[in-house]
Amino acid sequence: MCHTEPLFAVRDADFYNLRFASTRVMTIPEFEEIVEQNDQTEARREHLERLGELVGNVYPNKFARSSISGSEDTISRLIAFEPVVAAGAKMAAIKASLKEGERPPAEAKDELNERLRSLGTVRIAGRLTTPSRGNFVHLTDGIGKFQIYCDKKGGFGLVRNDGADTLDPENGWTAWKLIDHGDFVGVEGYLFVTNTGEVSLHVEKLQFLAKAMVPMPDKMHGIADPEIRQRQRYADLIASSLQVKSEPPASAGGPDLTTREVFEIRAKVISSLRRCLEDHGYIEVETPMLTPKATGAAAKPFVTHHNALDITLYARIAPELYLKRLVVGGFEKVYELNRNFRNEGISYKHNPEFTMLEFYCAYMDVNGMMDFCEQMMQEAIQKATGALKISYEGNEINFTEFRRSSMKEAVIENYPDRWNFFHSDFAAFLDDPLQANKVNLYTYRVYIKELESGFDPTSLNTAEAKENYERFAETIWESVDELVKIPTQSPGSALAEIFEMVAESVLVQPTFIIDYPKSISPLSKASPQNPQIAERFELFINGMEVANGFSELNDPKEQYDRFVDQMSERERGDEEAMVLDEDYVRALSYGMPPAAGIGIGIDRLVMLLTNKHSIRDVILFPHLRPERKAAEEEPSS
RNA sequence: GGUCCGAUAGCUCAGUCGGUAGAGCAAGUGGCUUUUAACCACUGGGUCGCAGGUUCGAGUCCUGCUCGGAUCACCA
Repeated sequence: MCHTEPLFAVRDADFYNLRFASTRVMTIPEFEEIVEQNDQTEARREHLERLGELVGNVYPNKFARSSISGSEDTISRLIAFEPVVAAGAKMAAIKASLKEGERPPAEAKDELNERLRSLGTVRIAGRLTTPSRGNFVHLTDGIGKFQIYCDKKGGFGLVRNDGADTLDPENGWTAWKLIDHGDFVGVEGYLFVTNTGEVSLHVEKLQFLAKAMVPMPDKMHGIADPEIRQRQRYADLIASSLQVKSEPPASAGGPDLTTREVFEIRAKVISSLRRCLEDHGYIEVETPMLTPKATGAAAKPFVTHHNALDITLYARIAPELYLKRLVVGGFEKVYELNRNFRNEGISYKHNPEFTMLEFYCAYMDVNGMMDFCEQMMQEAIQKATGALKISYEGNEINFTEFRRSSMKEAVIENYPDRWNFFHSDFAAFLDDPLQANKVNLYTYRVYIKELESGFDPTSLNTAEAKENYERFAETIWESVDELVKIPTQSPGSALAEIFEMVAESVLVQPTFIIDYPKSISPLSKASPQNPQIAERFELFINGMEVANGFSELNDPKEQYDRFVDQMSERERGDEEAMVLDEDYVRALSYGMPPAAGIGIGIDRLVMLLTNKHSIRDVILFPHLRPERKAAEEEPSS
């Protein structure tokens, strides 16, 4: 058989059926290019060959674990199994009564061993956490470690992987020496306790289960390179299960969580939030990820194309408007816990896809929602970490009570004195920071920029100097960074901007910021007391926005007007102004009960609870630039 | 995108003034076998991120690039 064209010369365009794809020919890399070859992998390959001669199939299909612990004996279950714990504790007590270097008395050990042996034959499986050179090694299931003992003198059998599990009584030790750090084995034997008090498994039968072809990470340091930790999360997880935990210095305030522990806490937080919502009668729903309109939040979307329908679709930036359609439809309490996508910057607190919990409750207002949010988060934090006070980057964060403060109060409270020389009537300035008299927000932005680069405001100690400065600010306005010049359309967004400049970063303890300007809250209901204020809050912890909620606007005509305002902002150049969703307006016209809703950023919450500085440390596979070898060229467009 | 920092053995890291490339772990061989980061002896292992430049000579100095981290701006 002869191919006139190379077998693997698939064109990307055909492969993906994308008319705009490049026509670059795909090249298939060699196995050796993907899995680096060196002296270490060569040794492992040789071991694997020799093992193959001893056991037959080196990648057998299964290993049946025993169930002495009541169900399948995973290593974690076995460690926590009561008789194992009791034997360990007994031995520890005996050891404590001994002098340094003294061995425990044989009778006491024998009695414990007899009891352990009476538990019966144990079969466990796992990955070797150390090289097999010694006769004591630990197996890990990714969480816990259990010690096994291979007795060279006494010998042990080798199970051949021939489908019938034939026992080779001779070659246990020979095979043992061919097993490498990181390989998977299954062992059968009985439990005993060592002189040092560790309950271990005495191996009677050894079965080879799978090979690690590449060397394991450093057992003391794990993987230090954050790039490898994130790109090859599997290696990072292995490293954290193999790593020898050393005692942290007392000053460090406890050990760092392993990668595995971080994601276990994440899972606990999520399951606790789900349980709490379900206990309160909420129902989980799934709304579209691919949407014809990117709306429900202010953000730039990812754009894609559906070939069959020949339409543009957007990865959703928020499920909000779909969830409220469901409230219209009669779901009084709904939630969705899933991914949102935003085509914006990547930073320590931003990933292009992030997990958001959104939920809506009919007949509730913003105050009820804050109460419920506080209670639910306290429950989740208590379950995940065992306490309501946590230590984050050196700050103690206390979740026992969440503060509430209006945006304006937060600005006044945190306003640095040295920023304040402009304003004889500061409160009036905050009511309308765009006012033309005295100083406007643009002058103000220049001033803040100046302060950041070391400008001393005390030099402006006379009225004349201030006026000169204001003129100066106007002249240098022309030369400042484009970003500084982004026009602000309303007093409300100006206040929000000042809030972000002066207050956001200092809100370390959990604080609900309330009384948001209506103009920047196009989906919120206005306050009955003040039509300029929305019944909206955001929750800040450690200077990070963690949640955003409000009394939902349910008047279809007003919602339409707010969308129209947003669209005119968009026309003026604000790319993030919200897009009009006609069907949503139609949905509201069927009648939506009064309701409150909230979105909670799960990744950020998990960052706080795991003391991680970067969102990438709490996302299993965060987005990174694709790997590219130096020799590879840019695909032609 | 701006600024600063980093890339050396499979892993974690040293490398002084520009002068033969180092350690621990891991690996190989032999020994030991109730150890706890096991131990003892010996051995192998390097395109110093990539490409240029300066120099008699570059891991080290200079320029550009790639990748990553921190930080600032947009953003949750």
